[in-house]
Amino acid sequence: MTDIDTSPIPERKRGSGVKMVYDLLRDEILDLVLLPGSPIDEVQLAERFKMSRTPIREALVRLAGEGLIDTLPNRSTMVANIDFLNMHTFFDALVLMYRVTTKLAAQYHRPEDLKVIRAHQAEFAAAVQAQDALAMIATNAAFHSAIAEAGRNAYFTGLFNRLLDEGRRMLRLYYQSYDDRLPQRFVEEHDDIIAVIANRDVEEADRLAKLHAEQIVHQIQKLFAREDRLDVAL
Amino acid sequence: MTDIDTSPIPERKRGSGVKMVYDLLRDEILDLVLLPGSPIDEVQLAERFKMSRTPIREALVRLAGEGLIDTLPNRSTMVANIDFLNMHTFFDALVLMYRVTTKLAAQYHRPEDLKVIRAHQAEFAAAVQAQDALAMIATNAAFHSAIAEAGRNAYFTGLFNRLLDEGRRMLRLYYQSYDDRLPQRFVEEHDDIIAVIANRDVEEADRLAKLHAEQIVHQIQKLFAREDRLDVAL
DNA sequence: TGTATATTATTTGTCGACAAGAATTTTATC
DNA sequence: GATAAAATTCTTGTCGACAAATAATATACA
Repeated sequence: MTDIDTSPIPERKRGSGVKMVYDLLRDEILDLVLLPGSPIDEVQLAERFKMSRTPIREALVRLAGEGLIDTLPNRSTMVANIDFLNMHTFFDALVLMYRVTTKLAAQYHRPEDLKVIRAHQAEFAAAVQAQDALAMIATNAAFHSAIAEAGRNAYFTGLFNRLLDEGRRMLRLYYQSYDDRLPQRFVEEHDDIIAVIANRDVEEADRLAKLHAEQIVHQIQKLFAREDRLDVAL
Repeated sequence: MTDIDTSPIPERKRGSGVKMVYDLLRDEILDLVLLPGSPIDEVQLAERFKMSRTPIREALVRLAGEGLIDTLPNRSTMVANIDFLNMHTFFDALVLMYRVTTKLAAQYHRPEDLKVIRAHQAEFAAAVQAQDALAMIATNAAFHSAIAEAGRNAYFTGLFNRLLDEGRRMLRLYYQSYDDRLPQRFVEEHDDIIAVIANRDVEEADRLAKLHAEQIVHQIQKLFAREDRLDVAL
């Protein structure tokens, strides 16, 4: 017998479904393709990915575990809102994690870590050069995440990556309307940080990381202050 | 027609199933009723709780998200092992979280927080008095968790609670064979910490928390050292 | 016309069944 | 008797269907 239709659908492998949905939804949430507060429909997703609701639900449970979506029992589930009221707790945590991960990187990094870090820094510099705000956000996060990895503390990298994700979401929210650009200064600060890590200067790593983090926090706060004024005007 | 069997099973409410399984498995893992590395059978759990595998699986996905169980795709799932090799990363994170949460508690606590904290301290003191090692572990964790709550930073409390859970698991592992007792000294240190929090003395809170944390870490390390010697003897 | 109740529709949580992978056992071959 | 291949058992991942909970709509009544 002759097979006419050899299954035009990609024919996913068993178990790959959840990961695919998880990764894609995660990206769409962090890239603000799915805006905070927007509803998530299981059935719709099931149709879109051509699979049953079961793997979709598993992906959603995972995302809920990371705080990226909120689930009201027996009711709707939606993209997690950004908590502007407790923003300062976010900043506190971010600054501390910048400091501790950079310190640990200075202590525990291996030669190959520096290569990865420098590569991310090159991408960040390129993004700044090109004045591509969205790329800046992404590459900056990747740069600091790589530093944290070099510190080799899974507890810290876990929290830090979560904070970087949340920060990415917040920044995108504002860079969508304002095509402001992060200053060249950040590129230089990154270079300095790489240098002290390479020198294994833990004290100086802490100091620079603190300065850099506060610099970034300040930048974000300025952004929000401007937006606040706009909100009042509306 | 006469109904003979009027459903003797509690008749759970819709949606309560997953939470029940999640909570119970979580407790059993943290209390070492389920030992690290022991396999988890979905079908068995489904029979035990008299429900289908679907809600069981959801609970397992959540536990996996918190790192309490490990899942090999298409293969078995088991209680997460304790990572003795990277123990120092655990201690680093624990000490830092002790410090930062205590500091924030000194800054941001409200009067009612102190009541809760003092209540937990009373329970801890009672456990020490009764030389109930297991109770000490639990009440000590609750005490510090309450302090962290008073600091009102969800990012920190999230990581800290996770660390406390992991610590509870490690300690139980050893207090099962050794009925050693944490010294009375910890009770006094707790009292001192409560005092500086009440005084809103942030600097001193940091200092005491650091000392206390290092004290506890030292205690745990002593325990492990003793056990290590035993392992060699086997 | 506005409010309360009943009806319908939508969506979520749970179930039993089935199929794909992996582990285990059995059979075949040297 | 040891190794390789085949068959079987077992466990997991996925599916379609159904029922409970909620939301939306229609109806009744003042």
